[in-house]
Amino acid sequence: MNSGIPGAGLPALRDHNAALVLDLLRVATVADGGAGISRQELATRTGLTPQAVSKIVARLAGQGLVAEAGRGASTGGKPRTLLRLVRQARYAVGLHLDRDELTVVLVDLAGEAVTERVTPFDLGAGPGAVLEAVAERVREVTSDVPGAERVLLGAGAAAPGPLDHAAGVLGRVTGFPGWDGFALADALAGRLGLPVTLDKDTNAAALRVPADGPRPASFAYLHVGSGLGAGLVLDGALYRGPRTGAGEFGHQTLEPDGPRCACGRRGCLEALCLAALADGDTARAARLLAVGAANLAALLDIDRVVLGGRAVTPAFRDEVAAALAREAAPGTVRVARECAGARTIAEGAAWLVLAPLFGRRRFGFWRRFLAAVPDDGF
Amino acid sequence: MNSGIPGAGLPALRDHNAALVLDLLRVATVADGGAGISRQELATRTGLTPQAVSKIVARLAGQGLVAEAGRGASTGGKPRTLLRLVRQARYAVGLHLDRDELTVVLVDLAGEAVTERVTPFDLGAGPGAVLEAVAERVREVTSDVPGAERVLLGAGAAAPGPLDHAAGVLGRVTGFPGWDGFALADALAGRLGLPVTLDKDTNAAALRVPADGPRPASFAYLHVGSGLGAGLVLDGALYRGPRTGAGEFGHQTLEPDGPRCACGRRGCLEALCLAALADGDTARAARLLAVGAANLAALLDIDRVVLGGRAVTPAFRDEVAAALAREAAPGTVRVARECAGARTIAEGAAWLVLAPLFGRRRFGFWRRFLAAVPDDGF
DNA sequence: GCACTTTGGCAACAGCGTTGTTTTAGTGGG
DNA sequence: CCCACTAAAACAACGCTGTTGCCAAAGTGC
Repeated sequence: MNSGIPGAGLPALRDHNAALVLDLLRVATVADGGAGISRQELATRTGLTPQAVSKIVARLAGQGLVAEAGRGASTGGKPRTLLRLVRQARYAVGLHLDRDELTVVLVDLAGEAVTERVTPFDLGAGPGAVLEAVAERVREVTSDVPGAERVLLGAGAAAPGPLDHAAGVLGRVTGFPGWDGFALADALAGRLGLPVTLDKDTNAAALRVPADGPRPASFAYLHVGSGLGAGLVLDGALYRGPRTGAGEFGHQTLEPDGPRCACGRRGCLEALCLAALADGDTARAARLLAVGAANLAALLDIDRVVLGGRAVTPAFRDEVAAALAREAAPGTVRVARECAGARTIAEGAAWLVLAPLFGRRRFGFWRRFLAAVPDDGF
Repeated sequence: MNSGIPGAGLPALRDHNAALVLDLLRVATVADGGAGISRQELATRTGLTPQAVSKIVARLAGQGLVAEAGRGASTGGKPRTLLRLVRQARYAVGLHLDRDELTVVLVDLAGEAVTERVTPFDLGAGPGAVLEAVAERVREVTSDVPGAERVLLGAGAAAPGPLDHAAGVLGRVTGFPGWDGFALADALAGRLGLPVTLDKDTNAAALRVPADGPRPASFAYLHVGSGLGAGLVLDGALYRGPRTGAGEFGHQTLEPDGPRCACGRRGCLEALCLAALADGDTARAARLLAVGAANLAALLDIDRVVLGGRAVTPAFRDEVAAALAREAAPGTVRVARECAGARTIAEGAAWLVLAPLFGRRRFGFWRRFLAAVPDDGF
């Protein structure tokens, strides 16, 4: 079998450019003020000709995704017509299935939450009860959407890892062994009547973290909760790895002769760090986390780290930032000022559904600037 | 500034498909026997229609890159016409500037070495002498190529890191501080009259390592020489990171309270491992390397590791493999049976030049299957 | 009020892969 | 030997993409 990169035709070309335009429109709709963006600016930003942009915008407007939104100031000639995304044109559902809490959000086309439901929850109650609870919450959240069957794109579900994103199957959720091997994506899709994408909570969060400043092309989201995990964004897209298991940040050995971890290895960062937190020794926990983060940053040349999870208070975040400044080479990495909030994961889950629309895509086209690896496999 | 993913037109579409076809032809030309590949098979492998493939092949043949090479057996109808790359149609030069040795190879369009020159070398001799030596070797290696100015695509240069791949500028080469900040790519390009791409030796090796079996989409090349570095191949392309500094595998802290390393951090894998090697304690070195590799594999979900570098003998490779089997979760990672040879880096350097021809590219098109990260930066 | 600038639509166009059809080159039964 | 059949590959027409050239619309500024 070959690399599997498919050949492309005119439809792929059209979709590619439409996605670029849609993403620029989304940013212009969401960013401060949401003034919109003109065709001219879309043209310069994409490198397409103004005429091509006009055609693309006309197509998108025909689908109801884009609308005119006033005009800009003149710069000596005809003033620019501003365009915006029609936020109500599509919606996506985001689910965060935590161990004891279920968060369900409805997100509009621009990627912002419209409705939110947070309810207590027992992941140990078994598939039947869990599916029922989720379906009920989703029904509540989507009941106000007119023409839901037409505008609801699907649902994204975030769950504790490890899990198989491609197959939509859960793995060994610590403390809840009954879910191992359960095909949650298919089960939810059947129950909700929607396409469902499943991913790790850390990956969902990485899609939505409020890093301060423009979001870098590569960064790491570090989650400190009942475990220690990471969501890796590399070159502008989530990196999941061959078995969609990437991000096992907590199970790096920091003390080769340390205590045995539940994962089988020794001196795992997760075990050491969580033990320190349990002891109330946040300084030690922060330092351990900083060492792990510095290792990751050095390996991946990452210059930004975002923290999140229940254990991460602003104070702890500051401790980690200070420790990281000591552990890493000066000026190479910094911790984002904001940390991920409670809703981040659920909103990120919805982004699993929206992302293809605004899609930087998996293969092809512009990778010419990277060195591709010769693919000698058959 | 936006993500910078450019819009695509018909030429980009054409180049994308041509690159896919060229890559399949390259594999068929190089793989055992080099029998070639038919238009039909190209069509099924790319997903393009046979007619599209015929047109693409005709274009490529017009440029002299492809030629017919016999016919296959009939399967009941007209037998398939086999096609092969014309290996002499283009060439690339690969340079490995090591501390005490210069390797120069000439590589044909199929990516295989045609000529090789290994000469003693003193990286400390300064730019003038080094450029002169390189230019002379390149002249020797390319003198037999007819119409060199037409068929020589360029030169790739591999040097010890860290360095700035994008700018083509060297960094602090341990032991040779005089090169810090030297714009080697530009200097070489001027001297050779060829486009020059500069990259770390580890990255070059990763482009060309003889991993046993089909090359996986994601793997790590670990280099053990005068330092400890890694070349990361993620999702089928080299991962270099925002500042093209990724792969600092040796500077992960394995002992938070260990000895201070030259890099400023404590208990670095590189310092510990090289010290063990210097002591002749290969078992300890192998175990440390295995711990680092297991950390990397867990974080990136990588299932294959390739070893190379002067310190890596087959025996040491086996020691690391055994240690890794103990350190990592069972069945998750293995060490390739072969380790990278002496020519690997120089050939990989030439691949820096060839890769765009067969190019999976940086952005666009098929990334829709990955979750793109919302790009809110302006 | 007129010259000038900029936006953006209209129309013709070139180039891409696709579709429908025909030609070419084999196989195999009678 | 002939003829029906099959598969590969070229030929021709086509639809759709972004591009180019041109012009109308809508402002600014002297």
